[in-house]
Amino acid sequence: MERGVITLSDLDGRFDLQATVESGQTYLWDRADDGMYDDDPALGGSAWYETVVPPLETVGNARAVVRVRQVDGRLEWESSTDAVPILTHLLRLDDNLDAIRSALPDLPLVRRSFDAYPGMRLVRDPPFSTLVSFICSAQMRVARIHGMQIGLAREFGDPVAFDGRTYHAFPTPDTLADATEADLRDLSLGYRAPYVRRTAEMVATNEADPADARRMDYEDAREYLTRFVGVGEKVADCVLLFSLGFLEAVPLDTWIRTAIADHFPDCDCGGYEATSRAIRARLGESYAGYAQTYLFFALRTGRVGEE
DNA sequence: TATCCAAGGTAAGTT
DNA sequence: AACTTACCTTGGATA
Repeated sequence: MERGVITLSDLDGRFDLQATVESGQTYLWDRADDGMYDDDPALGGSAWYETVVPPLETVGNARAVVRVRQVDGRLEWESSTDAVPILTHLLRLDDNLDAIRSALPDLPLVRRSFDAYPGMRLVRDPPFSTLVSFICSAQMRVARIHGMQIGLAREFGDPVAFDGRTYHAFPTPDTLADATEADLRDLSLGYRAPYVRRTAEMVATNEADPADARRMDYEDAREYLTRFVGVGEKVADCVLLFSLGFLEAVPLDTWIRTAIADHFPDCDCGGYEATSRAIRARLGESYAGYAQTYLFFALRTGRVGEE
């Protein structure tokens, strides 16, 4: 086992592990104390978070188990390999958060949302598991979306031994494609079960690959992702933002739609595409997705109210 | 204890 | 293109 420390004062801007991992962007980490989403920020302050990372083409690593916690201005990690490049990639430690904040529009709601979680960063999760996670997210609460991904890994993921324990990787496209709809319904995926199975099959047979969207222009990339079963414009935006690095993507979920109605009514253009363009312009094209995620998390946790 | 309701939406069918 | 409706499941609210 390797261990190490990342000194957070070396980063450009702050970092808040709990806010980043529990803000509803990623469902692939698990908290060792089983306290995910318990709605008490004090409890998760220094908890260990664990995940099994698949080979990442942008980092060039093999599969790895990573554990990390935040204590006194530093990130402590334990891993089957050097976790620094992996954590830097997954948690976007390479973002200049100070510059991003400066670039966000000076709107009261945006400012208050950022100040509620000033160290929250976006994530850069693996494409396939992000695709599956957000297919599962339809009409679901964050705690249950997380539970579904943990269940998928437990039932269908390869076991990985680390530090005397058995972890489970996220299932491969082939494995999920071979699962039956009934298998997936047993994990309480409900009507999402056939969506996940069909999408896994599309990836497994090379009919399409979510990573291919990375090379496209933003709106083309969103359109491309909607070919996967269970993926509409909102889920496509989530994959673009939380996995493929499109920081301008603004997933129009129920929270953001409410915020638009309450605070930016002129941006409500009816359809998804037109409203998306309007709110992106309002939040600033370059980091609109960062603003969206601050708004989403702060609204959902009641850190900023209506008005 | 029973019933109701909404949760990070999407697909399929109509107008 | 914009507008309905059905869809699984479950924890929490209400009666």
